[in-house]
Amino acid sequence: MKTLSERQQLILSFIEEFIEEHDYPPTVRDIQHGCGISSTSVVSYNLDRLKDSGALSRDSEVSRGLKLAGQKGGSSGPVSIDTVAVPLLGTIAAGSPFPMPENDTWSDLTGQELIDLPQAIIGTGDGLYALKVRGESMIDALICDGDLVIMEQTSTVRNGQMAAVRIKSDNSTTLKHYYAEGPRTRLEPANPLMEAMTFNSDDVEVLSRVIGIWRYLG
Amino acid sequence: MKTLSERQQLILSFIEEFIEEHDYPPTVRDIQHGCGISSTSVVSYNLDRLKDSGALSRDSEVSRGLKLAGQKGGSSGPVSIDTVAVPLLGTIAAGSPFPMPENDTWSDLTGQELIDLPQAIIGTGDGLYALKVRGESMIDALICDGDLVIMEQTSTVRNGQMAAVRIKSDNSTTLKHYYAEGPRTRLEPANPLMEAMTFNSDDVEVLSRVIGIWRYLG
DNA sequence: ATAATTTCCGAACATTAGTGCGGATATAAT
DNA sequence: ATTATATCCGCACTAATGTTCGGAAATTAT
Repeated sequence: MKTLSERQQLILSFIEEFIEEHDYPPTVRDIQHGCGISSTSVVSYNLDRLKDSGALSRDSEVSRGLKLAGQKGGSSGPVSIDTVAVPLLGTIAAGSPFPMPENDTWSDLTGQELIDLPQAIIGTGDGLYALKVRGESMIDALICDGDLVIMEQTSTVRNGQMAAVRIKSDNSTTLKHYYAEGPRTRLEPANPLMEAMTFNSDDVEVLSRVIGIWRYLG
Repeated sequence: MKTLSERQQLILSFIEEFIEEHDYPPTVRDIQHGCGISSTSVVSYNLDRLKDSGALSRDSEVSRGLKLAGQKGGSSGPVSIDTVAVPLLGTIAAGSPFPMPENDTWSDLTGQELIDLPQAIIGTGDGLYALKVRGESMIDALICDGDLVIMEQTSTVRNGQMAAVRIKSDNSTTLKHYYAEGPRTRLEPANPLMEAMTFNSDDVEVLSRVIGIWRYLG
């Protein structure tokens, strides 16, 4: 295989850095200016050379239609792991209002702390958020102070799943296993030693589903 | 701020899939056709909404200038993200012998199931391994059936840390907070509602330190 | 119901961005 | 030197692509 010219290597590394910075590939003109090339046609020419050499693939007539080789399905080297960033929206404590990703919180995500979780155990990460537990009010859910609760915002959970539910009549919120049983809804603590309680289904509002719990004892 | 409209969620997932497939973001018109929207302006409108909500960022006047929020950089080649693979060595259950990473186990990790954990919350990952909890025997440690316990193999823990300790006299193993107090050693359950117990320090052997606990309720 | 707000539509419009082409310049082989 | 090949240049051309705007339709608030 032919060795890449200096300019071609420069272009390659420029593309790499550009994607690193922007998360989308550069245009021909981005490359032109970034590499100090006088004409777009020269860039195009060298991109074709790079394509021939297999260093990248190029979708014709598509702006930014570049893809570095070995980006997908790569088989060699360290395994790349997809992670999902989940916003840490706040804390839950006994008595305090339950934080929800509604009320202008989502719009402020820029400044929010993000928790990285491995996609393999989390899934897509869509609609997920995290809450930090403060206090011992959730002992009966086997959750203690400092735990990180990963939640998915939804109002529908299947029986047996754990959810953040609000009891309207006494305006309290707890994490319980949820069982809809017609007109009555049974809420069961994670701790099997403790008693379940049932309420009128009208009195129970599902706020979020509990996806996972992370307790770090570093 | 309100929840994302159905169309906005559709657009979001379309972008996600498009990037997954092409490695570069879609154009407004890609989204238009992919989501069956009649006008580019509607796409533009909703993209702005999504931007407001923080779901994505958008570079104005830039083709394909989209970036999903919570998307880590990383583009070329096998990028090693800050995750640590931890071997799942087995299960713990009441009464069963406590699995330990033996010398030949570490070298023979090839066939082992690996658990990926984010480095940010795990640390270096050196000497770490995971155990799956079976049964309800660790309720008093606020650990339940199915939990994944991340452990570090060590025989020295600081006071207050949680550890897998073996009581030699009755050959049992539990997870407790560890407090060395001279000749006596106090073991305290994670559940503050339960009583601590003290033993002769000679009678207590530290097997591993508990780094974290992951409970997945997907 | 009525008004206010949000969302959608369609059709231009203005840049942005990829391509083509004639010719210049380099680099290497004969 | 002479030919052949690879690169480069500038410029024009066309396709791709984001934006704007008046108004309609749907939704929500009063």
